[in-house]
Amino acid sequence: MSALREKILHVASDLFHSRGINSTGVDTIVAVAGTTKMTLYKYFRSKEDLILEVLQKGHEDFQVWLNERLSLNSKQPADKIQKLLDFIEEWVTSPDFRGMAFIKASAEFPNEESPVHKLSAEHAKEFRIYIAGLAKEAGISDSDGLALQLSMLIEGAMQAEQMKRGSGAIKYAKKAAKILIDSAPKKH
Amino acid sequence: MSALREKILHVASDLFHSRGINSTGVDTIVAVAGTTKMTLYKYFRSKEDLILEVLQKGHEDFQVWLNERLSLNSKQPADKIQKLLDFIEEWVTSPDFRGMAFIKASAEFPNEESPVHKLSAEHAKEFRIYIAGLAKEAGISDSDGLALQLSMLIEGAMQAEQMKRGSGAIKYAKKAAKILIDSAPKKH
DNA sequence: TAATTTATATACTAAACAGTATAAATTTAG
DNA sequence: CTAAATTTATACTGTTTAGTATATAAATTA
Repeated sequence: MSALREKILHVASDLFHSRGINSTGVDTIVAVAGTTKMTLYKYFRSKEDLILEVLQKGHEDFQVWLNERLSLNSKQPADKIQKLLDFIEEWVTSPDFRGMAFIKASAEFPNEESPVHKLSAEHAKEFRIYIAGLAKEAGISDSDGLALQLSMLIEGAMQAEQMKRGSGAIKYAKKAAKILIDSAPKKH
Repeated sequence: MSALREKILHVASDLFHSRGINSTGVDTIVAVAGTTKMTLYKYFRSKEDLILEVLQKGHEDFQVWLNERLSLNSKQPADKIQKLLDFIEEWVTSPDFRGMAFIKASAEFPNEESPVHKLSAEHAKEFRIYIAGLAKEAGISDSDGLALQLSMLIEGAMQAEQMKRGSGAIKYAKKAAKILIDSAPKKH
């Protein structure tokens, strides 16, 4: 639980988002974090290890944030899927949004054998599984199918918003999501 | 119209897709293309210029291919928007599909002032405008809105397919697109 | 054949890259 | 206060990076 370790993770996350992962050297990271390479390599075996931890932490933080937000604001479990896009919008339009980490990482590490690519694919899958859980709670028959559709829409919206801030893409994503949810067959 | 120039563009496009743009050095490009750096720098002022040309050519080729495909297979203009996803599927499931170039490029060049990022954003915009044209021909009232929704869905599907080949995501994207198109209000 | 363009081979610069060695300084614990 | 652990400063290795200089070889054109 070193404060310096947290600082390095935070600074690395910032720089990876603003400059790209491969364009950010460890020298830059330690300079901005106000430490040295020796310390960085005491906490992380390699730059790749640092990348993996940054991705993992970002993913967990996002999932926890989203889950808390949904749990606190939904009276009934079936409401969650309807409110999902509201919180995605909140996240995407917040000033410190800079894109979906696993999308960017998989673009920079296209090789499917790369550990970074593998972890990114895992996070994308976990995100879909999470949405499928919400769809199932709402009684949707093909919950996996709807989850896949919503995740494509959400990732596309994030892509649009990352490419041009304030594009308003998320507004239309919300409308589309509502149509898809409402027209999805339910059980019974 | 040098054959060597074309070769360099083609090889660079391949390597950018399979290894990433920033991870591909000009030394690798010339080695694979079977030429030398002197020749590369005779045709392209810098690596950035080469990247921009690769992106531009890929974008034009895709747009031309899609437009031809749609024009040849649609009896009426209103059919095009319905068949759009069929040809996107054909493209995405073809063996040499390796992701949407402008999505990957914008991830590697996140700085909005970067020429590569700017060109990527332009291509994304042109793609949306093209779809909006199809929607307008089909008599959709909010053609821009539907185009934005479909482009988000398509880019999300490509993202899913790029991350894991054969994911079948495009099948569900097609279903979602049909629902969105059919439920979009038309003029008159 | 002679002149001109085009491509090659090779070697180079200067910077950035990931990662390491060594030793001094600082902080923490007993 | 002393001993141990942590952090820092600095300098280094060896590789890769984009881009250039020079001179030779090959192909094209006149």
